[in-house]
Amino acid sequence: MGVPLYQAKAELFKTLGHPARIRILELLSERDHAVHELLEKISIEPSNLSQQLGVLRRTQLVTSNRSGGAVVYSIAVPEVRDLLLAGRQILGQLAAQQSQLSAELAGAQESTAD
Amino acid sequence: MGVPLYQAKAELFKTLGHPARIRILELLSERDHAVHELLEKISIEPSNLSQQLGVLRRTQLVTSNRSGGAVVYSIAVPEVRDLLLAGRQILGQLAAQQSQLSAELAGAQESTAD
DNA sequence: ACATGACTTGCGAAACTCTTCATCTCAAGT
DNA sequence: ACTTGAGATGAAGAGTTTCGCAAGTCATGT
Repeated sequence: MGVPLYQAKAELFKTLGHPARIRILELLSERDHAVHELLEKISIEPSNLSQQLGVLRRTQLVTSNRSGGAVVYSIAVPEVRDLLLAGRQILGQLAAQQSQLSAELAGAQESTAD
Repeated sequence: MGVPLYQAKAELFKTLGHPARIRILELLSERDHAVHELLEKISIEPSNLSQQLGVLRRTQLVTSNRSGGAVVYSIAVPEVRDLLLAGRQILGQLAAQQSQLSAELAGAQESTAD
């Protein structure tokens, strides 16, 4: 099949590795959005938004269709929601470990308090 | 709280956006590995491996402890497995859509064939 | 036909990432 | 004390990404 699996996977994650692209996917996983709607909710230049949409389109994570004057984007692969959720989970876990660590540092002599 | 959530999320995904780092996490999610064990299974230069481990360590996804001569790495956040799994899922979905597309192109006049 | 709003595309400068090389630390063996 | 194997770290060059600007397309209203 050519491309090693782990490389394809790395590329998928790299695609998600940009704040604007994350926001786009989160908004689209709620409902379809026209570009100008995304533009209202994400504060970047139109051309920048368009570039990021292009990246997501090329990796087939989203699709676009023109509806009159506007171009409407949708999530192409529903499983993206799971991925975003798993990301949120990890971030939460990481934050929890951080605060546990600082609590331990603060009350260093306490034995697994309360 | 400073850093916007979507930015933290982007950074998390960016961390996973590298083939060597993906392989490391997949190996570690099976079991702990010493650096020289990882080195046998992933073919990159030792110093490169060390750099990638450094990246994972800095984002707190893995932890290391020295065991005599060797340094052993472990997954710090078990939820990483879910994230990798979700990635695999999406890749599968994407591949399925690709092959469905080419099938449709091949038998263009067939109506949702066989 | 022309203007307008909604997007997209090409381009270049700045910022960032990857990989390798040389150097360094740490622990165990002699 | 010296050597050796196992890793980490810093720095430099190549390569890739990102962002804003200017210019371009496409459909709708006048």
